[in-house]
Amino acid sequence: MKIPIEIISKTPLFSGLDEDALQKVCTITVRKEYDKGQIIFSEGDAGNGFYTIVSGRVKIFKVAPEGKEHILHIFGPGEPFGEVPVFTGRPFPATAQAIAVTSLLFFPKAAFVALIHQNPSLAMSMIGVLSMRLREFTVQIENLSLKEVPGRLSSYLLYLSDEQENPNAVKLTISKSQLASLLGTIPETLSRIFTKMAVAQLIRVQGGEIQLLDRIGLDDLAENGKLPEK
Amino acid sequence: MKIPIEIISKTPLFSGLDEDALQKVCTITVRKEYDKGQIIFSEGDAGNGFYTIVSGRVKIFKVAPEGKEHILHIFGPGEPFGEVPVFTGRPFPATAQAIAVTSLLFFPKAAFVALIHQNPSLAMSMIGVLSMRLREFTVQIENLSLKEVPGRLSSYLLYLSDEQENPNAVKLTISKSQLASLLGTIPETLSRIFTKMAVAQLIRVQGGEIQLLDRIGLDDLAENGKLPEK
DNA sequence: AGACTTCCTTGACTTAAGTCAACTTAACCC
DNA sequence: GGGTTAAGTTGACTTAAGTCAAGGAAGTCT
Repeated sequence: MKIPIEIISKTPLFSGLDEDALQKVCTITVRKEYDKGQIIFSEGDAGNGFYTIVSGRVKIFKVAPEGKEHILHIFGPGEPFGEVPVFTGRPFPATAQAIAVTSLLFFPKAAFVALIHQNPSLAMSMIGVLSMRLREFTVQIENLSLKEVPGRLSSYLLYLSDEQENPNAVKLTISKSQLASLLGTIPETLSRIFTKMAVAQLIRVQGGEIQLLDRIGLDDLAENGKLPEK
Repeated sequence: MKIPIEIISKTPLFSGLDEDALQKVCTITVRKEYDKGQIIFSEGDAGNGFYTIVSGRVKIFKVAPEGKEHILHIFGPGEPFGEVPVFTGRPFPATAQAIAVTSLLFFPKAAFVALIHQNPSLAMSMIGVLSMRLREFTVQIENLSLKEVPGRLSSYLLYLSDEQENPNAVKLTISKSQLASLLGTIPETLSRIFTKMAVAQLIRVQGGEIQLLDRIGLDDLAENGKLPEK
């Protein structure tokens, strides 16, 4: 199956490339399809290339021995993932799973590294992607160790509000169980926090729709990491 | 003050460069000296370049509003830090402080980016550094959300043991308070865990010297994240 | 050496969040 | 459209780890 150059040119990672370089990228690209629930790679696997998403959604997560999991990212169309092993020579540090029917582009390691060597602007794009992700992880670590669950949830809701460009309400794009895992907690706790925050008049929850009733209060909570006791 | 090319050639980031490229790096490098305790940059500052360490030690940390801090890294000679803002255009996500008398090399943003464009192998080195760091953060996040403090401590001790190439004992290279902060906990808790693990015959603690009495037990603890109840 | 600070440890108490279990709601599918 | 499965919620209980406070060790500086 031929890979249309249009798809590749739409992923931000390749946005700085000229026609010629894009053509070269096309020649090394492999298209892969996954069903909902299918594992793309597992922690510990050797990585012989990385992926970008054409359509669908992918979650990247770590599993504890007892089965509890922590979601590190949920990626959507245009986003690359699985690059780390390409450049470290070490196995995947986490597992990737399609959480919807998903179509991916796969870039084999050796060919891609060669491309980067020839193409400084591709190198810079990749450096930009990695740096941004490092920055996000820094925030995640801060959230986990310096904030309590209500603070993390507030941060997330405000982030979503920003993303969806709606200051008054957000729509969850993942299930509440997945959100719990993304925030480093469990569904029971998340559920209780939702009701607590609703009681405190910060939000109103209707299924996956959440109205932000008090942005100042939410900002405060996200900042201080704690629900102020009343 | 002239920057000796020998120092630059010794930092891993520049190890792949030829004489000519090294010379170019020299011309953009600025040497900076810091006293113990001095802040190098603060979270939120605009980053107009990054650093590598010639001698001394630097801690990178996040601060919670009430003053509690979480150490993300402690870097030593040869290691680069502060790169993220150079490539994301966003401010520093954390604060850097010298924890000893420290001598640094500073690389101004624009000049360094230009160098990367001209030098694919430098680009690859930088990609390698960032990828490795991403990998480490993945482990840190796993530790924080999936393991309890004893598990995190075990992981750290085993990592140190590996680093110091001594399977039976390790010497802490940072204070116990700093270690607590690095593990996402507080000194009181860390102290208690040390005694608990000593009682469980896993380790013996004498100041900063820690003997690893039961590596299998420690491995298990690091893996499962919990002290098995007796 | 003594006085200082900083680091570490220990005790008593509190609390956020996890566990286990039951029940409800919503989604899905012949 | 009822019946199965998954997702979400609520309650009672437990627990890891944080807070507050007080003492002890250890290194540092005149």
